[in-house]
Amino acid sequence: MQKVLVISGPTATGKSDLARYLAKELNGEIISGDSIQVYRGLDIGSAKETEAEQAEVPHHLIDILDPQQRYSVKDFQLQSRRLIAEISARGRLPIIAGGTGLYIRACLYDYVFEEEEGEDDPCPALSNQELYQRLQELDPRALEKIHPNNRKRLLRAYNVCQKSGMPFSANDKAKGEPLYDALIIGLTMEREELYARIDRRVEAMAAAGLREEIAGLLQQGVDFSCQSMQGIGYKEYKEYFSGEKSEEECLQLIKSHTHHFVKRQYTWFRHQLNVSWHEPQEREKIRQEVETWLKN
RNA sequence: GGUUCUGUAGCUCAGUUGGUAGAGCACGGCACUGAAAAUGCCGGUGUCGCCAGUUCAAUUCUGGCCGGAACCA
Repeated sequence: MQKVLVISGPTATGKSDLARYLAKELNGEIISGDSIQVYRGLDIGSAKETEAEQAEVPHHLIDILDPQQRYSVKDFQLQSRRLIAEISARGRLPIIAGGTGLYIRACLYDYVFEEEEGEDDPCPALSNQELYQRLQELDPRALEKIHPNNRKRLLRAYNVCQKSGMPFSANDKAKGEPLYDALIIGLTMEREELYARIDRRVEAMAAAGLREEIAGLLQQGVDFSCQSMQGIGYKEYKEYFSGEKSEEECLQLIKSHTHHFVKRQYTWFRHQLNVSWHEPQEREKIRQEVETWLKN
């Protein structure tokens, strides 16, 4: 099996720095595993590495889309797998670095995404309850995994049933088998310390011109309904630009949303990925673990 | 110094006509196959300022003490 090194963990733990270091030390190339950094122009709020940092070692799947474009886990799966093959063929080590847990899992494991046409219908006329009732007939098995309040999942299941004529749960063919020999390094630290780091980073983003970055995007015709603008650090500014909130309030919300996000990331990593956890300062120990894994 | 108000969760506060308490925020946990930085779900936070009195029973009533606020001097 091809070897893939993964550097993951919650936001603001120093994944990019570690990945860059290991890429240089171990002849690697970095594949970003991040759902927001794919977008050009979303630099400050997505904590993208600087151009100089990116130039130190090959990076992939950063700045590949305009902010108006859509992107999905299926796109990532296809592109990341192709890149893994290419990088390996060059005799180099593919390193996925990022915190989008679903993307990483969909790349590494045998997730299957069928061909689909068109976008899902948001079914504005159907209430959650009605969707739930229809799914009870169409695909009761899918409902075992979907809470009745979770409109997005209900819609997704309903749309797949409509489009394909097959139950949504039939899509769930994966056996949970890994496709690669992957070592997943997770960066972690005390929660309190991480939250303090995040709060400082948000202030630093503001000082670096987050507001101006968003204003520029809006001027280019990007608006807050775009998928790219659903990211933390961007969506909160909607109410600033509509005059409903002060910038201070927006920054507070960004901090709070990032804290919540960290909790969800931990839940995913703990249960969906087999992570070897380390503190960011344990670089040499991590490097040794990676080198040992590379030899086997 | 006097008068009035006030002290309940980490914070802001609600409440108990006496049977040891609840909201929001914060915090913790969980789910997850096409928006995932998304979308949902669950959870408890506690010497009810301290000491005494009345009472079967006090966070609730009474008294004292301590802390805070406002006004008066």
